[in-house]
Amino acid sequence: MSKFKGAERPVLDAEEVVVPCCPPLTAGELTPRDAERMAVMFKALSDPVRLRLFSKIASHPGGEACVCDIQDVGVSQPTVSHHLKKLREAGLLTSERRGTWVYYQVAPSVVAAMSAMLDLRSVAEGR
Amino acid sequence: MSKFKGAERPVLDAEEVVVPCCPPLTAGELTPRDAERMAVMFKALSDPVRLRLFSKIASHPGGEACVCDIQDVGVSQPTVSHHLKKLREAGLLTSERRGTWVYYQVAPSVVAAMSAMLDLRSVAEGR
DNA sequence: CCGCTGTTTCGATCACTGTCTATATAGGGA
DNA sequence: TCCCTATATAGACAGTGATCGAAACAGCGG
Repeated sequence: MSKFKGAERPVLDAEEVVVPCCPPLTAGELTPRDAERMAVMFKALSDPVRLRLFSKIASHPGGEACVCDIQDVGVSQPTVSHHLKKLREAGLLTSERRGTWVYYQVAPSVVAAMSAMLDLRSVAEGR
Repeated sequence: MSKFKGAERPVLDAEEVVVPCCPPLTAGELTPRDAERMAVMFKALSDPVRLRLFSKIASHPGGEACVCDIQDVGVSQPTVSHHLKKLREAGLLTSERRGTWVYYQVAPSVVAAMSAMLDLRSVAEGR
């Protein structure tokens, strides 16, 4: 399936490695291309385990966490690694090895969009 | 799809049929339950065809559209129907038959959250 | 150099999902 | 009534994806 590291994406070119992107959905009809890009991002977040991993990292002080800190989500450790890889490939996380441990961070460009997206209830409901 | 395939409801009770929900992700660690709920919503939006269908409906005047108006997305008619059903099951769309035609609307409760979510760039980037 | 711990990759399995064709259902005319 | 259009369902198939145990890889300390 994959012989390469973090950089291989079928439908998308290397540069546009899925980012917070997102042309407003209600504002107009999506182009097939934009739909592809958004779908990749949503797909990365469409798994409960990945959502929990993401939220654990995002809510950690400094927006980063060691794998060892977050791997208690009810699946085996290799599976955790697998999901983290998916989130990385989708451009939602970045990772960095420091000594023995690997730290995952919420990708910088995602922070703004994401934090707004998840707090948007205040916007949506006028609270 | 079938009517019963290891139970229609995954982990959700009938009432909480996936709604705009969404506890802020960066604010704290998601509970397994919340993660399940969010995942269902994201999963519904994780397919390019569904995103295009949704955006076509959402951007139509009145937030509703006849199937006949939106079925040009490059797949067969039954496949369109299949995707619309999925969006309906996820609570993102509602449907209504009027005479020969079936009209799909963006689910009311979703409108606010969704429009904010997709316009949130203005929020996130301070524009 | 060796072993220990933390993390990723490999290979297999099994469930799920997107797509199709064929068929069924619903409503509106002639 | 019979037929035509619009939409939904059924069944089949291929591709994808979540998961696991085992094995490989990477630093660290003895």
